[in-house]
Amino acid sequence: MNATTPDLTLYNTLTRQKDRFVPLDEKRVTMYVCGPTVYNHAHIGNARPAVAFDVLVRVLRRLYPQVIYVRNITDIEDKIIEMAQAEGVEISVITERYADIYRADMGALGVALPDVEPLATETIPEMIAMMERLIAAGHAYEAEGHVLFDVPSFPDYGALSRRPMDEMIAGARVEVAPYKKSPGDFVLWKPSTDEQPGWESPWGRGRPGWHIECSAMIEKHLGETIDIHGGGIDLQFPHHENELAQSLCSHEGAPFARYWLHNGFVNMNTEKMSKSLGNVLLVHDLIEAAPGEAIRLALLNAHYRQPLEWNDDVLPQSKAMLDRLYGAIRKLGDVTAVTDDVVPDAFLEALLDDLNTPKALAELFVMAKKANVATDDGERAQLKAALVQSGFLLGILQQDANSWFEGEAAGATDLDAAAIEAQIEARKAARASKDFAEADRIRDALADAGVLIEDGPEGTKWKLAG
RNA sequence: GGCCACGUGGCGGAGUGGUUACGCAGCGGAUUGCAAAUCCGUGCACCCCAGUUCGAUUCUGGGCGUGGCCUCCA
Repeated sequence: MNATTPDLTLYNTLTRQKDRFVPLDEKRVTMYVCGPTVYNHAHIGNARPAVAFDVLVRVLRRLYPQVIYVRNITDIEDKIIEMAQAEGVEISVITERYADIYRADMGALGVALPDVEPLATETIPEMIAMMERLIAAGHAYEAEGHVLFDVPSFPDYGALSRRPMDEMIAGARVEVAPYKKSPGDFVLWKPSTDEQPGWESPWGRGRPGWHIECSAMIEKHLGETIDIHGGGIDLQFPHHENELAQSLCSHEGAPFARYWLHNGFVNMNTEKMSKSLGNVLLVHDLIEAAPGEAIRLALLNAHYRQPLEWNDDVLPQSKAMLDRLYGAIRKLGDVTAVTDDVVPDAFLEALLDDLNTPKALAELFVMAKKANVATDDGERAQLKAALVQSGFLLGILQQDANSWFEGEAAGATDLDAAAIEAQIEARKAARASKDFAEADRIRDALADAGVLIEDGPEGTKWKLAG
């Protein structure tokens, strides 16, 4: 990062403002994001944090020599158990199935795997150790085979979500199990029946509650204090509040996450996405209908903290945006991109300003415009590099431009590339002999087959209709 | 009920106390054999009501609407 590069600022839920990001150790930046509970397919809303924080990691890697990104997989949970029992299989059958699907779906969106992808079931000893420390420190207690966090023992509880404890209790919707000392206490460990999966512990055979796993995995892989903790806004309370309490209290008050980031929701036609409304869009289905890159761009077209409106127009629009960007790159096909770092300042500044991806995209279109009018090959080589390098930070524009136009919609036509080229040659001959009726007939026939023709100074190009 | 976000043109979506966001779609023109792509130009906006201000979409208050959390859901 040179002297003219502005600082990265991130909106920190802890402080409710944009804070300048200063890592604890600039040689080793640590980041944790809450991953999926693997018992079903991921929907487009689940994909949002994966994509948003994937961009953040790309930006961080540009700024710092080492970034360790951990995203967990929750593979022990009651809904998983129910599904396994319904199918009569071990929970690992369920969790491995959906974890594989999750990785594949996110991969289709250009989301790179995290550096570490820990499983809750592989972190049980660390969870038990943490609970023992919490009990020893007076922040947790055992009751009827459960281990519960003693919320009143931690006066700062509620600081992240800004919820005073007494107020929450007044909400009166908190489950008040008889073994709880206080209504707000939450479960760290609970007993398992013989039919339920469980692990031996000092409190009998049981299984972990939800929140403890993240605390334990962070401690195990990243240490007591991490730089960035991310997740969906819905996790702010109670999940993250509880993580914070557990980690702080088991580490003698050492700071937990220094920057808390939360992404907004995806709305469907201005209403929420829910199974009962039947408007849940699964990533698994979307990638059959549209290029993963277009889905990714749709998610990046809005700022990650804002609500994102999804409707039937969103994907076609995103695809059209990519057509324009790739179209500009394709026009630069005759020059070789320079290898210097030429990411424009305006583009980078947008991303450094709390990941303003819509602004960054606008800058990308500025580059495309310049590329479309540029005549100097030196400038064009620069712009080609700028487009691709900037696109890399967003996780787009990394494929060959012709591949985008000719290959992305594979399946939209029965013709193969050779057949298309042959038709184009035939049309070229017809045009050369001024037989425009025949030329148009060929073009229309190709169009009917889903192939669109573009004549240019360097010959005829084609693309598959979206 | 409590707490918290958001409400921008046909659609998605930035941003700002007074100046073009950007993209998609539309319209006009250039270019093209005709198209497409590209370029040039262009129409369309800031939920409602008060207040602060010389001036508010941008600040304050109220209202309405949508959404989130408070029930181990991104």
